Amino acid sequence: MLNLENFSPFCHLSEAGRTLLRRGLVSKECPPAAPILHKGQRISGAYFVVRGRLRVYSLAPDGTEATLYFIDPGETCVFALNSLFNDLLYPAWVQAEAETTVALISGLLFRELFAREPAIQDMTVRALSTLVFRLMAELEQVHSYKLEQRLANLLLVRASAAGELCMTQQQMAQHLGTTREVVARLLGGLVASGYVETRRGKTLVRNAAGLAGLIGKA
Amino acid sequence: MLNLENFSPFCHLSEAGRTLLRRGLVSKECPPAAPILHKGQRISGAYFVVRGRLRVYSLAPDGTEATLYFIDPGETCVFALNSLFNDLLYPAWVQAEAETTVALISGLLFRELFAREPAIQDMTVRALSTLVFRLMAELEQVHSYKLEQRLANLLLVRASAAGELCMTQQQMAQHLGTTREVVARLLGGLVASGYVETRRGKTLVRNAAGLAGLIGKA
DNA sequence: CCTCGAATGTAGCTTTTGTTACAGAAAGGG
DNA sequence: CCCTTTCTGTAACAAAAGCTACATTCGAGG
Repeated sequence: MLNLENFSPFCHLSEAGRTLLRRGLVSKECPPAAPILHKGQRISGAYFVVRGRLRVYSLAPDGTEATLYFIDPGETCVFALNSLFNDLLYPAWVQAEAETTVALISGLLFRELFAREPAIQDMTVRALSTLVFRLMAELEQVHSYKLEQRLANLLLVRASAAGELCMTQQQMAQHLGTTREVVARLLGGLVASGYVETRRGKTLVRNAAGLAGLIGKA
Repeated sequence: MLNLENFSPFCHLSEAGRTLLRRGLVSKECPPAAPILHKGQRISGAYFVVRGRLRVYSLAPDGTEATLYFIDPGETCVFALNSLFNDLLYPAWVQAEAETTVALISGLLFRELFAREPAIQDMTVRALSTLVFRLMAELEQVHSYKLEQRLANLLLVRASAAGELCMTQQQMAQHLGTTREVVARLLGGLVASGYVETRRGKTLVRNAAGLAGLIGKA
């Protein structure tokens, strides 16, 4: 049995809330690449990631994917929350990126917790808010910037402190909603400018300032 | 003094909540095209539209706009709610589309109402949820469909029951995040197919099924 | 009724992005 | 060590969307 009470919103629960939670919690182990939710699915509860990482993405009719966001440990799948409160169908796909542990709280239980626990209310609103901002930013990026700029942004934002981004070009392409060849072409340009170097399965940022400069100009 | 209590979430308030609300409510009249909020602005409270309509849009560095969504009477500006709870800066622009009355509830008051009034909690979560869905759908559209399909969708979704869409091509272009010329070209194609007719300031849908067909195919 | 401004129609050209089709290079398992 | 799989690099071509530059048309206000 996993201990959800270590996670921030749950350590401020009342005794009653804790009891409720312990009774209604289900844990689920997901191997890498396992499908978790699919579009149009009816949502049965709230999902919290305990370990690992989930990827939420949209899927075009032609099979092109685009990552919307990731859910890291301690976070919750907001779409599920969403569907829960609005009683709507799930609007995207979710897949485990790595070996992932998910805690499942039934919809009924979650609504009850929401009604009586300020910590849960707060967490819910905060999670929704954060997602709205992320989606907003993404949407703005998509129609304001060219792919090269979005790629530069991806490299800057997701690279480690050491300037390493461990993703294949295929993954980057999915993230940006484009194809591998285009990413290769653009990366080629960045390599030529001396801003990055490419390795198998990773890309090294050599000149972050240069990348940042690309984003700045219209 | 406007009467906010006629609007759905507010008619279920407790007596204490009502009193609080009456004390802290400020009303504001906005002429058409008046700027309401700008990007990066610090948010001072929650905005409810009582009359008229607000337009929320993003603005690219080069001046291209794209409408994110509208706020109709009875609805609230979720970005503002958002910024309120996360203490972030406002992420987009807002403008009055028509003569509009806005009710402003200070952040402090709103948080207090949120803490004690279930109706307000419910409304907040629901509003955020709805927005998440809209943004999701928009984002998916943007990278799954071509402009012609998105235009067809716009015509289908926003036309009146009689098949009239009263927008200039310029406005459609802004809505889709593109330019007038492109809209004119695409509309030209639709006219040639006999699906629509164009008039000054409006477009008439003549064959909704045809438009719908365009959206269906990849 | 006339004029002016706003809205629309059109054409050609450029840039960006997507597609197709391969070839070479790196990792990993047997 | 070899073979297979996955990842990467490239080039040419096609399609979509954006940009520039005008001509035209509609309608409201004088």
